[in-house]
Amino acid sequence: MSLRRADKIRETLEQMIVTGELTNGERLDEMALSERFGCSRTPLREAFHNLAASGLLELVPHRGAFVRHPGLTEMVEMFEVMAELEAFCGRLAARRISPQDLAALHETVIACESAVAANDHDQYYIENERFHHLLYSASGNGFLSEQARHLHRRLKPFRRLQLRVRGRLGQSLAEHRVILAALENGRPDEAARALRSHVAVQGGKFNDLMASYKISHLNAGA
Amino acid sequence: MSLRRADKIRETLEQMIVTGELTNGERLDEMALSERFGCSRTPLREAFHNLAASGLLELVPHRGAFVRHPGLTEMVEMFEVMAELEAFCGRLAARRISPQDLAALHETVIACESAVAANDHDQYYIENERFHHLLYSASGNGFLSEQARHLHRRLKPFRRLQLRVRGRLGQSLAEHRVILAALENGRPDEAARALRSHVAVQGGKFNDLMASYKISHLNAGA
DNA sequence: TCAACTAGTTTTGTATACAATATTTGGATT
DNA sequence: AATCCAAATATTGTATACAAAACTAGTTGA
Repeated sequence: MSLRRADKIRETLEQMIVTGELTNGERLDEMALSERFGCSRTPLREAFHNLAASGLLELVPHRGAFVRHPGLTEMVEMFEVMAELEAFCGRLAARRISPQDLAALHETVIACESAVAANDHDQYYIENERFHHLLYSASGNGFLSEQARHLHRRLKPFRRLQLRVRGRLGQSLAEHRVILAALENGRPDEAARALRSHVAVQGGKFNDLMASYKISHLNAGA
Repeated sequence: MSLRRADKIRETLEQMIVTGELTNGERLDEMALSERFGCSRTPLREAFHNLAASGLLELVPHRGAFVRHPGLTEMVEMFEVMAELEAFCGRLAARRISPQDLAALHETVIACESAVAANDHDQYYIENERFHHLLYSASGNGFLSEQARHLHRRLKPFRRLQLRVRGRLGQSLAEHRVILAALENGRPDEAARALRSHVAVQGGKFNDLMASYKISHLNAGA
């Protein structure tokens, strides 16, 4: 289904959740929200189901819908899985990638270079996303690609905050270059290793993540 | 939400889809089904959304809900991802597993031995599932565990048919023993490798899978 | 004074009625 | 005769009305 109205509401609510406007554990009042959105409860309930499927809400029978912010633990867990999924994408892509996709990856790296030169975080963020999406497709496994996209999307707000850390852009770009080289040379293990460490939360990145987590939860109060 | 009624319908429809009672591409008529289930369209639509989230239905706006059987290609892709997820579970579990979980795994292997001795496929199926679920939990990564469970569940019908292949039970049991040994000895790489080949579709297993796929699609006509 | 039960209120789950969009069929025009 | 357009039909999406379940609060009993 997914009608126009319900979809719009879904996106809006998703934004409100990930930006922290809706705090963790908060119950979403169907009537209040329907009044706010100027619609009935029906599309809201649809949106609730979608969000629950994405893990952003918890639906308790006869109790209501509760905002479910990932705890710090769960976030680290998600990054752990993301790292492994991307590593697997890289392993497969190193063997299966097409010349077209390789060329497209090259382009994103060049675009990333421009973004770093201009210190344009937003632009880098966009090109970074293109890089990873291309990698997923290049795995040649449609199901894997879709799963990776899903998780990538779910980790979106945190990654965005992470990229704001000083110097992270340059480091990220350098890692992209290593990954691309591994793919060009058809080295599955190398690509997997590079991607795992590119995505994984370890060392200083853990502190950055914790900081961004706190920020996202400070916003929650506002 | 997920009320009693909608949940029941969801499960029923899921069964009808995976058993092939509902053929691929078939459109589900809300009114016809609501009459059949003796309810209104509302809980049906809820069930549709749940099933779509699981990938068993495709919801096209203003067109309806269509049954989405995984093609052979997609099935192989899903097994490919499943193998990697389980391998990762094993890698983590080899380092993190608790003595309690190890003991529980031991029990399932013993139960599997009984099932093989009695040539009881259903019993083996149950214990096999326990073994894998325990492994997921033992990874110590709750998110990973949940993802693995989801995919495992989705591959359920095909795995069940696979296990019916002659001699597969004994081989599976032997592989369980190898995996368990790797976990006991704290060998992450070994556990990962053993699990990958345990789950992966390769060699003769590919033919078995193709056969079970055909069977599941022959049923579809009936 | 505390606890347990019951009545009231609130809120979710379901049914039905209504509106909007897509498909289909019939006719008209080229 | 074929194609394109339009009206009719059917089906999805939304709103509202109704039923059931859970929480709350008040009262009664020990």
